Amino acid sequence: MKKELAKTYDPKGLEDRLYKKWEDKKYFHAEVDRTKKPFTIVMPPPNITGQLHMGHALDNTMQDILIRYKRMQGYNALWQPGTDHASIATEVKVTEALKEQGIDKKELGREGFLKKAWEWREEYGGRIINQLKKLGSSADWDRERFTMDEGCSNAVKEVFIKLYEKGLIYKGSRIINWCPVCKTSISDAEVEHEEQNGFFWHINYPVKGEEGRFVEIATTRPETLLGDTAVAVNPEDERYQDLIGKTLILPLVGREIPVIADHYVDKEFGTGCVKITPAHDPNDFEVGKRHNLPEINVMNDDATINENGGVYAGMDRYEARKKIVEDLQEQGLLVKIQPHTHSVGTHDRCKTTVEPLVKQQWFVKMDELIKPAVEGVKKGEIKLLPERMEKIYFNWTDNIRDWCISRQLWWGHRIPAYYCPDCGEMVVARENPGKCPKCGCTTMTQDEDTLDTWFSSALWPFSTLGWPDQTEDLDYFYPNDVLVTGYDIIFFWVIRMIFSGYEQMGEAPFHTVLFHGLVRDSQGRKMSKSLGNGIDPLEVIDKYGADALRLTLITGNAPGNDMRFYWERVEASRNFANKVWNASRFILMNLEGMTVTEPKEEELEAADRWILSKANTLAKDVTENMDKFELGIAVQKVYDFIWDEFCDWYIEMAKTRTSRKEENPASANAALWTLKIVLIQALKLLHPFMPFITEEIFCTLQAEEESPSGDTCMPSGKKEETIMLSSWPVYAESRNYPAEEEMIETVKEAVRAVRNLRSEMDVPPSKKAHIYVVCEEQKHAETFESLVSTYAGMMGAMKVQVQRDKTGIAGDAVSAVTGAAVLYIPLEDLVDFEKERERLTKEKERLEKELARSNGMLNNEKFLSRAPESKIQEEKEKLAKYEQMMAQVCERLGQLK
RNA sequence: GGGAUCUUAGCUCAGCUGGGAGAGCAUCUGCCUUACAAGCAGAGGGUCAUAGGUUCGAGCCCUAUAGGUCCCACCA
Repeated sequence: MKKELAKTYDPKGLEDRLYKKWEDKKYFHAEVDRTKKPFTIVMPPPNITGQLHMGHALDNTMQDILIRYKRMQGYNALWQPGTDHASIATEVKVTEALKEQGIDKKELGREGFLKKAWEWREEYGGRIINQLKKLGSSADWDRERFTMDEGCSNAVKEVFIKLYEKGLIYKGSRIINWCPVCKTSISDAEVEHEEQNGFFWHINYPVKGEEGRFVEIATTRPETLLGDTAVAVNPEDERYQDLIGKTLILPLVGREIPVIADHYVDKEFGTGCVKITPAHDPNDFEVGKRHNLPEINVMNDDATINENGGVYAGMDRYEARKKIVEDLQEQGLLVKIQPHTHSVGTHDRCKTTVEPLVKQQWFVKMDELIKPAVEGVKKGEIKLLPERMEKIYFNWTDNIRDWCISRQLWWGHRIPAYYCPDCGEMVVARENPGKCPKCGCTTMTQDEDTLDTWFSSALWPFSTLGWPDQTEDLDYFYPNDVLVTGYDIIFFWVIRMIFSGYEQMGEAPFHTVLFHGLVRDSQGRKMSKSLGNGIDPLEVIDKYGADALRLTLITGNAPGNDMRFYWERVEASRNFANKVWNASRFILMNLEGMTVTEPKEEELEAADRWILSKANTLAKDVTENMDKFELGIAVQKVYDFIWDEFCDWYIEMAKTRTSRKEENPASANAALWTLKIVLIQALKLLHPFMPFITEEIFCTLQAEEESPSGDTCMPSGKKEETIMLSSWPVYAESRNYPAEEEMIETVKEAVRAVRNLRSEMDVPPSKKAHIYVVCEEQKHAETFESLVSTYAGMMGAMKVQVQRDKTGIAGDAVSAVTGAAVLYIPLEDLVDFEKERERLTKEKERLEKELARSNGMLNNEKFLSRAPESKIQEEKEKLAKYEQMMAQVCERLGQLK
């Protein structure tokens, strides 16, 4: 049974075929197995409203790489997937969809709306999952969860009740951020601050009983004047000492308000007098609390002025602002208007300017909860990578404020609090208690609000494993190992998972957080729908394949940094895939009809040992990089090895042997075996990054073997049906061949020198030459002598002659000097002596520079006395080499005169 | 206001704990050498933002400056 590979790599069809095989065979599925060590990653649950974008593609590629790597290393690797109900995002989307059908959300009512939302989820919730599959994600889809499924909902209730009973969740009337468009409260984390050009309106407030005396205040929001309940000055401010305690008449409203003294006021800023609106400003709210000021809410939920605003009632906040300014001007109370830029809070989802409002909401008390989360990171129980993320983390934890968790939305986890309509009693419980414990009334109703969507995501690392039930899964797979996510959700999600993990499970939810940056467009702009500059990962997959996309996303950028995405880079990745494909094709072609057996140690030639040694070191290096989460560096090393070492050198060296199978079967066998072994090793190292192409080739290689016994030259000694469950390469001392590495490097240098010489002297490749290799040292002469057949072809030589001196070489031969040899090509009439002189002079100049550098170091006594011995020795060897090369070059120049 | 980060070849970016400046793309030259023209071989191209400092030695460490990006922050 032979399988042929197409001439160019075409990922179409192949990817879906292989993915289906993996799924059918349940390769992604993990079950508790106490004989193996677990390795767990939870997938950041994408929103059910979501469509795969480059951020997801990067995030999931990184996770898939880690999972596949660990799985190959023999870990019981669980990648736990799922989706997020995304309360507000989904509610907005469903509402819009309904509107298009002419259905009004309010008319539909809560139950009706939720029914529609669930229908929506049924229809679209799986869309992004299918898109993630296109990427090659090896998540355990059998375990797919949803933040609003029964288990997760139980976890949410459990946590809410536990925290409530500990007094860590409370309900209170506090100032919160209100979105007048979404008509819900939002948390501090959801507010984006944005510098806006506005104005400073200076307004005179008349002092009661002192005709003609005013207090001038400055405000950026004149409409809030309607809710003023005081004016504050700094108690140290000499200018206003006599005002403290006096009463002012609030313009337009006529309310009498006191002048109070509070250190919150900055003497230097504005006029030094601040209007205090406790119901509409977070600072004023605090001041109001300190001074027992009334809170007068002047706004409705849609940010229009309410009945407390008198004649302005019914106006929108900006309309009211305009009218108030006009009215003040009319009354002569407007002193001046100054342009002023200030930061305005906007809702991250809809960009509406948020309105601080005092409302009854539910909060999580943070000061105690956050402590273990801070300690955990400080003690290194959790490592944030790159490390600088820790500063950002601590900056947030140090200034943490209570978390407003109630939302005036329908789609989400409804707050498990029940109220008695008669006596007002509140009960927090899993189910409706049915009967009021206080008055016995039987019509208890549930709180109307739902929870912040992040409340459930915070529990994701353990709720997905069955918590609050003490499941086997939980016991075995928790804590998770690594969390991979974008730095943009550190506050929303990462921090909340960490303190939730410590609080509920008593330990950190994971030991490492690997942050990545944003994928930007080719000009460095954020990819966004409104700009229309986003590149659809599915389009990239369709055109170039998932492997090319994955490689592109993982290379060419430092951990945690943003990256630019452009098509040329995808093409380069695709080209690499094609390179791998064709190298494999070549090897398969040569293996056809052959029975390859493991060669005896002495049958391995220098080139074989060299590449085996290189592949061996590669396995070690790549593993080290993987363990340090340096995925980009790891794959770059595999890339360089495959392309620069394996393809450009080893395959070329092996060609002479594989083409002479009959003449020297043992040598051919050794070469074929080495080609195959090294290819397999490289494919394995590449597999986590490029799963599809590596699987396809791997399987083809297996199928190609026809041994009836099932024996194979696979490292495992048996046929394997998939690369993804094969063993990750391990460094083996027995495959370390330093001597052969040195020999081949020597030869490579000579080949390069000859190629360079031919190119510079315009000797066409078709012109086969007689090449003399002159080595002063016996050791090198032996190397060149023994490896003639390996390198002759690459030099374009028809004959190679290795000797210890220049006997018999024509004086007009051109030459190339390397550290180990001088290579001569007698070309008589082809030689342009002027050109040769130029070339040698250039070489001489280069060597002069090297010698100057080397001598400079070695003549520096401080270098000799303070640098490490190994460094000095290294430099001495270099100097010797350059001196020798210099001598050769000078001699050649002398001959040309 | 506080903090992070960046400034390296024409472009986009690597460069791990300080020890002779790299990749991809682009450019130039020559090759259809039977795995690959999505390729092969060769070449050119950089006072590593600026100024100081530490060091035998700095792209890398320290300080300052300039410019860019981002995050956080209650100055009305």
